[in-house]
Amino acid sequence: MSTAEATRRGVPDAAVARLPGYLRALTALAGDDVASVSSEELAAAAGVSSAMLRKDLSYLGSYGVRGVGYDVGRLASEIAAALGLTQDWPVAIVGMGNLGRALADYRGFAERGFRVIALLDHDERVIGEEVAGQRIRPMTDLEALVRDDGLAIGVIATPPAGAQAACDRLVAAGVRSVLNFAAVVLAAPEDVTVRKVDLSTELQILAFHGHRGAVAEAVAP
Amino acid sequence: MSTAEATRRGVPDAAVARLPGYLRALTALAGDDVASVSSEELAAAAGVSSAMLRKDLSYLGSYGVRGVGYDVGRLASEIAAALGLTQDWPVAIVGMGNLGRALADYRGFAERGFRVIALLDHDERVIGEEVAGQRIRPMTDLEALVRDDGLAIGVIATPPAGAQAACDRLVAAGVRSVLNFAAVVLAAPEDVTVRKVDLSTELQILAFHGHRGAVAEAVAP
DNA sequence: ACGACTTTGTGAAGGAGGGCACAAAGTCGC
DNA sequence: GCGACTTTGTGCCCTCCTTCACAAAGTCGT
Repeated sequence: MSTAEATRRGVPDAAVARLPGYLRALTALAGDDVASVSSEELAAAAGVSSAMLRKDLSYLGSYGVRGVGYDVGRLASEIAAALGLTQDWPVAIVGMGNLGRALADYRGFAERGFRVIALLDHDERVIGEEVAGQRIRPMTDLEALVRDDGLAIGVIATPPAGAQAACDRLVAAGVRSVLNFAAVVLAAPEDVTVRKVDLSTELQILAFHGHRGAVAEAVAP
Repeated sequence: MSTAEATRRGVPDAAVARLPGYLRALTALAGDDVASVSSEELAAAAGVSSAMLRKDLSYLGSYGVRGVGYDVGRLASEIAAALGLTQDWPVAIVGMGNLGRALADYRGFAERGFRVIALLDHDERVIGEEVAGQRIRPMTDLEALVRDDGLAIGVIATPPAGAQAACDRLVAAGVRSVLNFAAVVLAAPEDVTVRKVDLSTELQILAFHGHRGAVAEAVAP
């Protein structure tokens, strides 16, 4: 089964979401000069069960050797290929407030071929300012960035009120992958993938569990 | 059904994860002086189906009126209560690098009763420095923070290599809710809730979808 | 007071995903 | 070369969600 075939047939979303974790564990192993790894070991490193790991990997193809395990380098390549990490992914950050500037400074982007090629804001007062070695540019540059630089991923770091407008601009310019840090639900066409990262939501979920633990304790100690 | 009862019986995790979204939509409605809302409208605002919304709310109790809808204020209170947001949640941020400082500056915390009561780092060279109006404190303050200030939630913003140690310290001090921004899988006792926020993982998932779209297009245009 | 209408709450069906367990497939010692 | 051993890949089951569809329950106009 070729990578293209495997990619075309549906890999379950839940499995896709775990692949980056496997890739990271494999990269760490490769750094320690480990050549081969069993599903049991890799699963432990990635924090999942070995059965789940094997099933997830089976969606990509059959890259293990029975009785031995997986070749670390090979498997890392295959996962990277399945995720589409063989190419560079130009990224633009929209919204240069506190969060946007922190993201621009963040070195985690470069790690896997994600290159921040532009910092954008619609406020004329910050356009031209320099952040993390780049000039802040106006939103009107978007079309050119998609056309000339292959911009593919937009990161929304605007205040909630401006997020939908920012998303609309990105989509209109042809961006089809959006990472939304604003605390709002974004509407977008079906062929656009929108993912949300929300600190406040995460904290509230933690509060539920903390709260729940306390209640359960009080009721049945 | 009382709130305590509803909370004790399991609310599915998937439903809990959506409650903050409902709460935010309700807060927005309340801000526009909307008094009542139907499941259809609220579901649209929160980006889910109305059937799912009604089922999720039914786990908390029966707070709607048939033929009319939900009272915005009442429902917001009930959800906040279910999430445990009637109390304050003291938060400590561990790791005062780029990310930790950005988080310390971030105003999203205060929004829902989450108070950043301490900024911690194990590096003596930054201890004492002032960030966002607070002095950076040593990790050894943890026990006192839990005992005296009710510290309940730890946010890990250390480099990957230090994240497990930071988590262990938090757990040892009695913190049972951890939000992990480091790109590693944390091991923790079962009664500790750990959630992970990882920019790099999110980007890789977006890359998969962008990549996949392109492959599908090339194969079957 | 009553009937038409609206909207909730929920049983039941359908689907996706995780875990178990084992046959298949390969390695390694002798 | 062969048998014992290890580890993968996967069929099957089971659980948890999501969606559907509708009876129950309430409102509102007359």
